[in-house]
Amino acid sequence: MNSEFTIAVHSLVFLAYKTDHMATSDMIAHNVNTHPSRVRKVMSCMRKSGYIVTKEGLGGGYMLNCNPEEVSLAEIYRATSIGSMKPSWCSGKVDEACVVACNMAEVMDHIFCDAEQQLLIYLQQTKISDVLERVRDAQIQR
Amino acid sequence: MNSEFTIAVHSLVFLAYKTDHMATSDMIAHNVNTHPSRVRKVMSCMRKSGYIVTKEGLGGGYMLNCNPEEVSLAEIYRATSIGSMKPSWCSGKVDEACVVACNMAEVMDHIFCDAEQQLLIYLQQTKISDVLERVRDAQIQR
DNA sequence: TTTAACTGTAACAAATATAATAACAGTATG
DNA sequence: CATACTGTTATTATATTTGTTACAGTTAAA
Repeated sequence: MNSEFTIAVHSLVFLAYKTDHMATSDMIAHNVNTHPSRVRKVMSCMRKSGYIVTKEGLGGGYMLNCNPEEVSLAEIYRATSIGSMKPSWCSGKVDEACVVACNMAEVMDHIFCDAEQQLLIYLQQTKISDVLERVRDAQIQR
Repeated sequence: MNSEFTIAVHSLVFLAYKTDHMATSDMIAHNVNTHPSRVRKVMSCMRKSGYIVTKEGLGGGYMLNCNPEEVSLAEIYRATSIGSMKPSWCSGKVDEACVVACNMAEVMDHIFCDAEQQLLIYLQQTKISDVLERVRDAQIQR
């Protein structure tokens, strides 16, 4: 799975965790442990989907624009990683005489698409707030 | 998802399709459209799981050793790709003071493991014989 | 008993994908 | 108008995936 999904989830959970629900790309990048530029790219995608709003210029940054209890990981997956389940490599060759060789890619493609739909159903169950809760639970277990 | 899974499924479907249920790595590689060496590596794994038997030497090759109606894609996934759902990259840092930063990796890890279990449940439904059937159906649609 | 056709495996090279970094235009604030 | 931000693209570095070669071991048949 695409790691932009991980960055998006982490960033939204971080914003949900902060009392003011705000942070700059530098702050998020430090928390996520990646480069601010990468955070900005992912957050740009989150903004386009409406989960956050951004404020440019001095004193700007990112602010949560959704209820963490209403946004599920499925929606974040759709925004960041849809289609990433299917491997880029595919087997067979369409112009082969063999039935298996020339139809396998299509059949596998269908299997991967269905699998991704199943994944979305599973991810639907977990909301941003649930992730934050689990993070807090994990802390207590230390 | 790992493409060894695709190669394994394609190879088993190809063996199931052949009337004698036998083929060499060269034949399979040509059908799958990859290198014989790669096929041998994946088939070696299939042999260890018991889905095929191999015969070395002249006139040797691979032979199906299971009922295609009983082996599901879940079993093949388990043999070839278990754990590949989780991205190798992970966010946060365990030694950070922030609760989110230091627990996020663990929480995401858990989410990916559960997601993989869900995937296995879905793959369980599809048997080698079903894939072959779909391949034949796809051919008819041409 | 030698040769040819096969698998098993490891090592290496090439191609591709991913992640980090740099650069800079645009924007808002004081 | 200087400063601190985002948005975006381009480039470089790193990791992963795939292809290829090589060769030892195995078996069957000439």
